[in-house]
Amino acid sequence: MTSPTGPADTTPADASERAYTALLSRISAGEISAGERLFEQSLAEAIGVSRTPVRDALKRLAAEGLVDIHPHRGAQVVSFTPEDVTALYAMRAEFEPVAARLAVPEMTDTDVARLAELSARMERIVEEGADPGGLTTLNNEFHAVFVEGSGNRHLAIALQALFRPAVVTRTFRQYDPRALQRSMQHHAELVEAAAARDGEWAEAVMRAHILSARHATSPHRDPTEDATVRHA
Amino acid sequence: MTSPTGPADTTPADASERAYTALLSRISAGEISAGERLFEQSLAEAIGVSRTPVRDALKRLAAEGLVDIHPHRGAQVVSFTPEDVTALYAMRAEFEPVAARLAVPEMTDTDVARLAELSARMERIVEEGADPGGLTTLNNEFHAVFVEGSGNRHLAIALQALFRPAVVTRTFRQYDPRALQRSMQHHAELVEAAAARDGEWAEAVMRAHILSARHATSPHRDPTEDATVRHA
DNA sequence: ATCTGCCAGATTGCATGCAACAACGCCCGA
DNA sequence: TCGGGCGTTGTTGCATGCAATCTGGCAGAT
Repeated sequence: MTSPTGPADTTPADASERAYTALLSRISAGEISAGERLFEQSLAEAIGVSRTPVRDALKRLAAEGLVDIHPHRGAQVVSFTPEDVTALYAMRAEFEPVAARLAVPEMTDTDVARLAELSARMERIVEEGADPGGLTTLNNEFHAVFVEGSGNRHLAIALQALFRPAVVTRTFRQYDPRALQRSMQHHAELVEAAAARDGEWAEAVMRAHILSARHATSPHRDPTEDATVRHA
Repeated sequence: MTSPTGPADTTPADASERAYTALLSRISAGEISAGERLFEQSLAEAIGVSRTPVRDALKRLAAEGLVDIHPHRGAQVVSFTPEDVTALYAMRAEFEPVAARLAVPEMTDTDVARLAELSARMERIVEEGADPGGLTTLNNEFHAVFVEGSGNRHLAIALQALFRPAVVTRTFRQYDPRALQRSMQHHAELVEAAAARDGEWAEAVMRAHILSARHATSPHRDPTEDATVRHA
């Protein structure tokens, strides 16, 4: 979709799309902290467009559950309580494996190739110890392939809405190396399952993937100070 | 002179909200046939607002999967192929029961009461042989309670996106009396399961509900079947 | 001193004007 | 007659101006 990500900011995309991607990347990169208020005017100036496309982008993000909009009071990034995160993982653990099972048999070879590519790129980043923030984007694309590969537009829309909020949690920042490694192995196994068009296999791996991620994120929030919460 | 809709149009809602509800009701009522193109200007005049809130509403509907928007080419109501409908039911059969299981234990008494009320109202409409079109709205609200009753905002957003498109199919029009009756019985049983806070029970009933609906709608596809509800 | 009411600043929501793009039909040439 | 290129028309997308609303602070009364 997004053409060669050139270094120059020559964005052939429309202003609305630009505003959306800009906001999405800033939110997922953590530049905008949760709960922070988003002002249309300043965002418009920062992105280089008018207020209208910014408004569109904010509404779109609100529809996806990434920002909250209160009438006449503006928008702010959603703030996740720990309970929210728990519930989110519970939902993903239920739904995303099913989505994978439904999608995998319908995937094209192109989809599988894209999965393999994304998986490889993520693995390279991990090996190089580069910024985990970039992982989040790739990971989202990876999961998006499962969703869009189903060839069902409505499944895609619904599940995007379900998985996008995970962006905000900036999962990988909190991963320890072992958990990160395991996550990458899951990705690789998912590629194989997809290549084999084995829905049940993909479902099982995906479930393990989500539950493992839940375990990796929830328990330790601050390793230096935390003596109370330990692996039970 | 701007509101020919009626004397009771106490519209405290903002223009954007009004545009959204107006479009949604027109689509669900079938006034706008699938595939029909939606012009911002004419819609704005018909609703009595400017183009801006209409644009907002269209984008919102697009995010929910009810309309398609092609850049610079406008919006049109999504057209469902029979395969789309099949896929949609397959997805609902997978996801909505799980959603019910997750939601029911978290429901408040108010939620249960609302379910009971909606169920009763639907049953009354069926008994009176009134317009099944009104059923669609109530049915959507009924299912929405399960989704919103989970107390999880993200679950709600995601599943709304999944279930809203069903609006377009205008399901009940095609139900024969026996299927309609059974659907109502399912609703009643769902109310009981919710009242008992029995998630597994609700899940099972919901699955039967969806699969039964799939069977009731898919078999006879009659393109020439028109509105003209036979109530007299 | 605390609380209530009001005023001012700021921000959102809506309306409208203008430019860009796409679809359609026409004219011209082969 | 048929195909290709081009102008025209209509619609969307974006920018900006204005009014309605909300927030915060200050003055005055109790």
